[in-house]
Order: sequence, then structure tokens, then C-alpha cells
Amino acid sequence: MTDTKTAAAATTGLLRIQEVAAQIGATPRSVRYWEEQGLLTPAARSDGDYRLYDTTDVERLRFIKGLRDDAGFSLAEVAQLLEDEAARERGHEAYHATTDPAERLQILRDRAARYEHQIQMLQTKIGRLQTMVDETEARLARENGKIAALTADVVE
Amino acid sequence: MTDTKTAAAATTGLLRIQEVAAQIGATPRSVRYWEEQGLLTPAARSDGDYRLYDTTDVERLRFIKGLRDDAGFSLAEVAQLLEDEAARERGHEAYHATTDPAERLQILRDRAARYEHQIQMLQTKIGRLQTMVDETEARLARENGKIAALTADVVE
DNA sequence: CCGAACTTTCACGTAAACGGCAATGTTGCG
DNA sequence: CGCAACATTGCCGTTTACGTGAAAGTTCGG
Repeated sequence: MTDTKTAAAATTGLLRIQEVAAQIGATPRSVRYWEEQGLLTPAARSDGDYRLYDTTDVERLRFIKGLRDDAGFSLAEVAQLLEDEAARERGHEAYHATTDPAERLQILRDRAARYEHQIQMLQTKIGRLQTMVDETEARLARENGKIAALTADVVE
Repeated sequence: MTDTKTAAAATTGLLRIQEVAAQIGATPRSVRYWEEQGLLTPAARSDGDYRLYDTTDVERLRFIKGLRDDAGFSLAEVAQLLEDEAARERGHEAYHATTDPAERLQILRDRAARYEHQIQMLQTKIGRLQTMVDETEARLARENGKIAALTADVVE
């Protein structure tokens, strides 16, 4: 049977720091540090001031972790990439509910532009890595050439 | 006219630390640190114990820099990837000149295997980055969908 | 309502990857 | 050979990205 903690999480849809940390493969300390550096703000706080995260938070955290571990960006660079996306999103949430379509469009277009920028950065990095692969493959081919020559020698 | 320093470099084919550092876009300090961490050993030393680098050293340094800056590997990981390639190469240089073809083949195959391993690592990283690109593109598509819907609303 | 487990903030500690001296030695054009 | 420019080996300082308690508060099943 699911315990109340899990049930509470199920009903509210909010997770505590350890749960999200586990989900993304990080430590609570890291998550707090990332918040300290302005990379995200938990969706809510409990009565006792516990950090509570929703699914978009988790998605964002996952992205942050990917940018750091996989792409090798520094937290400062990650901050740049994400800008204050979260702040804007929350800030615009109210906006979004009340303002006219033109405003909404602006917000959506901004977000789309940020995504495009992120894709750009990632692809630039992929390009550099691909160059390294190409160079290494060239070296490999050279070695294979030598190997072929030698084996021919040996056989002959 | 080229000065004697440059001429000396031209005749010997060996460069001093500042020159190689400039060529690869690093500082002499970094290059010394990398050496300290066992990532390479300069081809030679001058009478006065100046570090002297040859072209394979430069190639190696460039690769190290790429692995760190582009691929985001730690120096420890770079060391793993390169193993003690340099040591082996220099150690085998004599071997290479005297030993039988079978020995030579072994050396060449080892090197080829290391290259293949390096390519593997790099492609794994590329894969992870590509995944991130895909996810971001999915988000972008969602935003574009919303944008389309909204513009339709506005137009209608 | 109690205790175990979890969380909070604050503070200090640390490993990695250098930067920046200082004191001393080396190179090499003039 | 003399001197400016560069190099060498220490060694300490710095930044980044957390780790590791400490002290106190919160949650929640029993």
C-alpha cells in the first residue's frame, strides 16, 4: 500500500527535494545549489517551508543536469541558456491568463526563440565533437593502413 | 628576416612552451599542469631544461584541449582516454626500430584499439547531446503549435 | 502526540584546474 | 658579454560546484 507521503505527492503532484534529486540522478545539495545560483525556483513551499517541485521543475532540472554532465556547460553558461525562463514563466502566468492574444504570442515567440538558441548551442557542440571524431577516424585509418602494409609484408 | 630563435625551431622542429600554448589556445601554465597530471611528456628538454615540443606533442595537446573544452571531459577522464599513450609510444620507438613485424603489428593494433575507444566515447557523448536536441526540438514544436493556434485565433 | 526520517539555513571544508607571484636560471640578439 | 625576454620549480591564492556536519524545525505513521 502507498504511504501517506507518496499519496500526498500523488494528490498534489508535488515532490520533495530528495525525490526529485533521485529522479534526475543528483543530490539534494546540488539542487539547492542550482537554485542558489538562480537556475530555478521550486514551484512551491510547504507550510514548514519544504521545497516542493512539480513536473516542469523536474523537466527543467533534468535539462540542467544534461547541460552540465552531457554538454559540459558550466552553471553560469546553463544560466545563460535558460536565462530566467522560470521567473518569466511564473511572472507571465498571470499575464497569460488575462492579457490579449498579441501579448500571448509575444511570450510564446520568446520561448520558441530561446529553444532555438539552445538547439543552436547544442548543435555547435555536436559539430566540434564530430570534428574530433573525424580526426580520430583519420588517425585510425592511417594506423589501419600501416597494419595492412605490415600484414602484407608478413604474408609475402 | 627570421630571428635565430625561430630558426632554431625551424631546424630542430621543436617548439617552446609559449609557442605551443599559443598554437593550441592555452596558457603555458595549463600545459605544465597537464604534464604534471601525466597527460604528456615533452619530446625533449633543452640544455637549460626548457621543455621542447614536437608536432606530435602539439597534436596531442590539441586533442587534450578538445576533449576538455569541447567534450567537457575532466583531465582524469582525458588521462584515461589517452592512457599512457605517449609513454608507450616513446618506449616503443626503440622497439619499433628493431623488433620483428609481429611485435610491430601488436603495437599498431593497440593504438588502433585506443582510437576506436576514443571514437566510441565521443560518439556516446554526441548521442546524449542529440537526445537533448531532440527533446528541445519537441518543446519547440509544441510552442510552434501553440503559436499557430493563436495566430489562427487572431486571424479568424 | 511521539519518534524516526526528512528538510531548512548557515557555515566551513574540499577537489579540480588553473592563476600569479618569487627566486633563479637560460637564450640569444647586439 | 650583457641584458631583455623567456623558462623552471616551488608555493600560495582563487573559482567552481558541490560535500559535510551542526542546530533547529517539519512530517507523518503508529
